[in-house]
Amino acid sequence: MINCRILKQVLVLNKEKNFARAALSLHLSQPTLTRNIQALEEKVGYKIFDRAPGNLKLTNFGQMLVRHAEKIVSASSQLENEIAQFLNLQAGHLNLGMGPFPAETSFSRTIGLFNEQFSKIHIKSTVDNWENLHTLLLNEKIEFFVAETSELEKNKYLEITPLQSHPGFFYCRTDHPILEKMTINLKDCMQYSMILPKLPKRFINFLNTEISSREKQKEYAYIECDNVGMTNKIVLNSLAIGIGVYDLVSNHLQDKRIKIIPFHPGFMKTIHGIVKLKSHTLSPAAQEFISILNLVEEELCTEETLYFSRTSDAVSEKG
Amino acid sequence: MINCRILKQVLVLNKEKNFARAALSLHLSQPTLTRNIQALEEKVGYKIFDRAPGNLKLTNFGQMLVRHAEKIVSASSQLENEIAQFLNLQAGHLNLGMGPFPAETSFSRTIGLFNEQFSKIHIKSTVDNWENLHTLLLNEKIEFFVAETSELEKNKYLEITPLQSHPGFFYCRTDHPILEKMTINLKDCMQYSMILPKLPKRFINFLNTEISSREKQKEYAYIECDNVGMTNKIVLNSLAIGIGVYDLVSNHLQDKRIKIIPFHPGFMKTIHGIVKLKSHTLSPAAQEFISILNLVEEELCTEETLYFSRTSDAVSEKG
DNA sequence: ACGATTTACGGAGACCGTAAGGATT
DNA sequence: AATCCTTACGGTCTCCGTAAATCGT
Repeated sequence: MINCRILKQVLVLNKEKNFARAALSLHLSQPTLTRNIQALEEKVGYKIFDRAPGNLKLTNFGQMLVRHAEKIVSASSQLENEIAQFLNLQAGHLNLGMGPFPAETSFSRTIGLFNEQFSKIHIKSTVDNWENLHTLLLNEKIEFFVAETSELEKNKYLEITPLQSHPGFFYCRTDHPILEKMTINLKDCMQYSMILPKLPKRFINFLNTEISSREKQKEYAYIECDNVGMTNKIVLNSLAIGIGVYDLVSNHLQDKRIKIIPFHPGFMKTIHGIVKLKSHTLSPAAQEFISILNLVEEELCTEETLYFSRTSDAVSEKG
Repeated sequence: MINCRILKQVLVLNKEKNFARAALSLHLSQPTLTRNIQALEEKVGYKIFDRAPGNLKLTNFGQMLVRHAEKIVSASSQLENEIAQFLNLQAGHLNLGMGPFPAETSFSRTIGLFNEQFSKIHIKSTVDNWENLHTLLLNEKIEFFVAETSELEKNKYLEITPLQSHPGFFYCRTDHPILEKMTINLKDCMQYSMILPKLPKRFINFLNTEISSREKQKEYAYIECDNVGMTNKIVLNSLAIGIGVYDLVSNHLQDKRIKIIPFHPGFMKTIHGIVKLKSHTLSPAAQEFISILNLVEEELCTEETLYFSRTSDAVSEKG
């Protein structure tokens, strides 16, 4: 197998028609170039250049060799360009998935930042619940996803990097009658329609322990909705109660159009993580995305902590 | 510049999906393959394979790399094939030139032998006088030629390899009246029409010294003809006298349809050589052709010597 | 004598194979 | 235990640069 480097040297030498200039252009010493060409000539068993002072030219054989060398060297430098692009994230695709909460909190911010920095990367984002995302991941439709991980942690094919947990809460309109009560518990909340995304078992289990089987049979309103925007609108326009985290509703909180219901059971926090296949190396784009995501997450935590420390919306626990 | 050998290794490994098998197929030890792949991954700054026992697969990056590697490796092995062909003379062109005498003596035999051995080489032969051949050579229309070299030897751009000299002679029909004379000189010959190819100066000079200026002004018949076949036919059908060497007329000599005129001045011998540009390396085909040519020349000399030693057609000297 | 190319020498790095060391099943 | 991959070590070969020699004008 002929080394690509030496072919490049042949091409440059043929263009320059002079060992010294070619060597300079190739960042080689001139004797080195001579020896390399000689070695190649010896290796292939035939003269490539006819040397005459000031009149260097290709032999018949050399012409043939140069024709091929041009192809090879060009393909090779194309590869190197693409490697550089790949590593510099100047091209490529990034398919990723996210649960509904990450989608409207950290991901929307991260995608914005990532796109500013690497505008040539085509991002395809899929918002779905953790179960469907898991399927997409196994089928390699997405490189990784961020979602509730409480039910995935035992899976041996997955590699899960936990994210900072965010406190969750119920929220409602500012003028909601439930807020008039001194203390509020789950049953109080359940007097009203609740708008919930697909819930993890740990949540369902909680409901099951808190509510007697008789009460369970009583029909209580329950709107399943994975879409945060919709949830917010419903909450604003009805007595329904939503569930969320700070960043999902921060605008409405600051507008004072909604309020956090002061009922904070310990389980109400996100257990989110970055989920990828153990066997699969992330693309540089994905790695970069994740590092931006981590910065965004940190920022979110700071904002969140700041908000809760300045308001009476204390939460039971955090982290 | 990424080494082509390692790209090949990536391709084989990707096909085999197993380091041990790939290493075997590549005639490498298995740890060496591991290290080479690792080194490449480190060099390009990114993982190429995701390794899992029994489940080796390409990363995104690896897929991109393999796409390019296939192009490069394929171009490279194409080159190596063509080099092998070139050196084995399994393809290519051979443009060569020759004077009229070599054309019908050694060259016709050599071309036959060469073509038997290297039937895929396309031969283009040009028959012309040494002057026109010289021009063709300078313009690189031919790689080399064989012809009279007495007037080219001083040329510093040429490299001339002399060939064995052949004795030249005048010849005529067996029943030609000139043969009745006891001794024959130039003037006797010049009583008849002479059929001559383009003559070198050394020949002209001889004529000039032998013939007085008065005699020169007398018009003597002189047919310029570079074509040996034509010359023979004219000699057979007239009293014209031809000039030639043994192999040109050996058939007619053996048929006893012509005879050599017993007049052998010392200068009448070929001064032929292989002529090429000093600056130009001969193609392998040309080199092979020349080595066959040399064998043929040796054979011709043997036949020639044998003939002259068995007949009364003694010649004055031999080169 | 001068410009261009080649040879000679010593050292740095690439690459190989053997042997031993994990890891996963 | 078996299979597959990786690490460690020591030796060879390639390739480099500097310095000196050779070639052709």
